[in-house]
Amino acid sequence: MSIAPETLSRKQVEIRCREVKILELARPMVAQRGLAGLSMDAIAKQMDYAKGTIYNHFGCKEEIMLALAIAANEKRLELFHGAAERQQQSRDKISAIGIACEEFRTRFDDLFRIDCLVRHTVVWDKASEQRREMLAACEQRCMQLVGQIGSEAAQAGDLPLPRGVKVEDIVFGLWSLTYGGMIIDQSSPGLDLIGIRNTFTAIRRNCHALMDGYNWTPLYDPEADKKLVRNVRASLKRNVSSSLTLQSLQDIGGR
Amino acid sequence: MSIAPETLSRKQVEIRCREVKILELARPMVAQRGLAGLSMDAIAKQMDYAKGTIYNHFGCKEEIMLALAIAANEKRLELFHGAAERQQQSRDKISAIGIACEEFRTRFDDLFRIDCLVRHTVVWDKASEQRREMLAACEQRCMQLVGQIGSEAAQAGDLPLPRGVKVEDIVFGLWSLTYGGMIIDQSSPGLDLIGIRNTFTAIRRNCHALMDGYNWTPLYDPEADKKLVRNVRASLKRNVSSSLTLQSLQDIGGR
DNA sequence: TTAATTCTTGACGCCGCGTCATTTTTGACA
DNA sequence: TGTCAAAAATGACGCGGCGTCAAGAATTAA
Repeated sequence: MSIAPETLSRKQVEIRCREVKILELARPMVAQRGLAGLSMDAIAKQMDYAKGTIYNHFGCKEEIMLALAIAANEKRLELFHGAAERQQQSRDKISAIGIACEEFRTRFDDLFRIDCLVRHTVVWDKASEQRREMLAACEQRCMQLVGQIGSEAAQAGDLPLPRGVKVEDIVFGLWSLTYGGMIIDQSSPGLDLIGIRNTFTAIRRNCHALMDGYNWTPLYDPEADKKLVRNVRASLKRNVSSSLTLQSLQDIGGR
Repeated sequence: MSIAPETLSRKQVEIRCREVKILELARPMVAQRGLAGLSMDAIAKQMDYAKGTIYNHFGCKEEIMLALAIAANEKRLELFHGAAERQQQSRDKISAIGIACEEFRTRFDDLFRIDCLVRHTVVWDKASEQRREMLAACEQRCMQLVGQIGSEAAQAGDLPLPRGVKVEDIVFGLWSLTYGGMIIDQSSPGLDLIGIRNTFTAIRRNCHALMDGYNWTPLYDPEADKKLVRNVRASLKRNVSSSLTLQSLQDIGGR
């Protein structure tokens, strides 16, 4: 605040780096054993700093979780953009975003978990207002992107809206289907016991059925879809890196 | 084990009651503040027993969570049966089960939360094999019921299966849509910010679109659906009680 | 009544969070 | 280079909660 953003003293650079380091250490802890697995003492010990120093950066464990979730959501948004922007038709754009979700899920298994955890009251309520707003904003941007595509589709006549149904409802459906499917896949013992082999394929096929059900044109075509999947995956692999940015750390102090 | 089930000594009855009491106390704790909110000391204090006694019943906190989740799933199954059995057509049966899900969600908000929590590795891994199997079995029975209806539909010709799609995939879709929608509703700040007012209506409408997309006949008819919703809700209110059975406690000791 | 078994108790060890008074480092200015 | 106020780092401390276990109380069987 007091210093112009371009001139960070040596100390301040060191501090910023430490922040990143903390998150790197925390990430596997949270992913593996949840909030309880994240130990401030352990982080301090591993970094060779006193615990108090860690608390200078993050006011509580929950703050760390949120910081990670924010980074995760920024990455997801990046994938969304990378997937949607190369498509012409509205339905392809939406489908591409679905594929981006898969990509996020596989590349960032741990962050996917963290993103789920963060939404529990216990975590949410303890984090600072500031960081909560940041995360909410990220999420909002994701939803806006998808919502926009839906609106375009409706306006272009690709998606006729039945009486009483809004674009948002349909988008919400696609979201539920994708997110819900992944959650179930992750947390239900014995999904393949009832005969689901490839979850992603099933989810994708169901999304198409949903869109077909609303007559979102062009209707599902297996061949075209196969091609789309290949293209989007390849393009994401080429254009979106798998490392986190962690830009969102700026200017949020600890105690 | 050693005593025939009809003759429980006075002591043993007392013990069984205590088990129920423990769960009753734990229920709001878990629902409000998750695993961390469940305090063995608090339970002991409130019941005026020593902590060790509580540990005679449940080997760890996680066991209590599972016990509650099992009870929840039994209740859900009860609602499922109550909803499906009065319907004739396969599509109505499935729709009725969706309505049962809503009913479960509203009647047992706390158990819905607990059921989600229980599926995290942290909880799952610490619980006893025995109880985990019990819960898995409950879930299995739910899925079987739904899967069966799907198979009936396919065989009766109500549901034509596209190449490469199995009944299970479609059922998985309906499940994702319903469960996922409820999870998002519960945990995403500002869903109505993007314009979703009544989540249940949206979910139900989306399920219909999904089924329409697969040509599950008879196709969606707003009037008929309205009637179905009213009927099923009324019948569930009449025939399925809102209190827990807690039968599942039988014969699982603590340490 | 007595012996064996089962149940209950609560102090104990341990861990981890978050605090804060104290000490150390930093960097602006003379 | 020396001074000093502000910023940062430290780690012992208090607290609360989990799960254990040896010792004691209650129950049952004989």
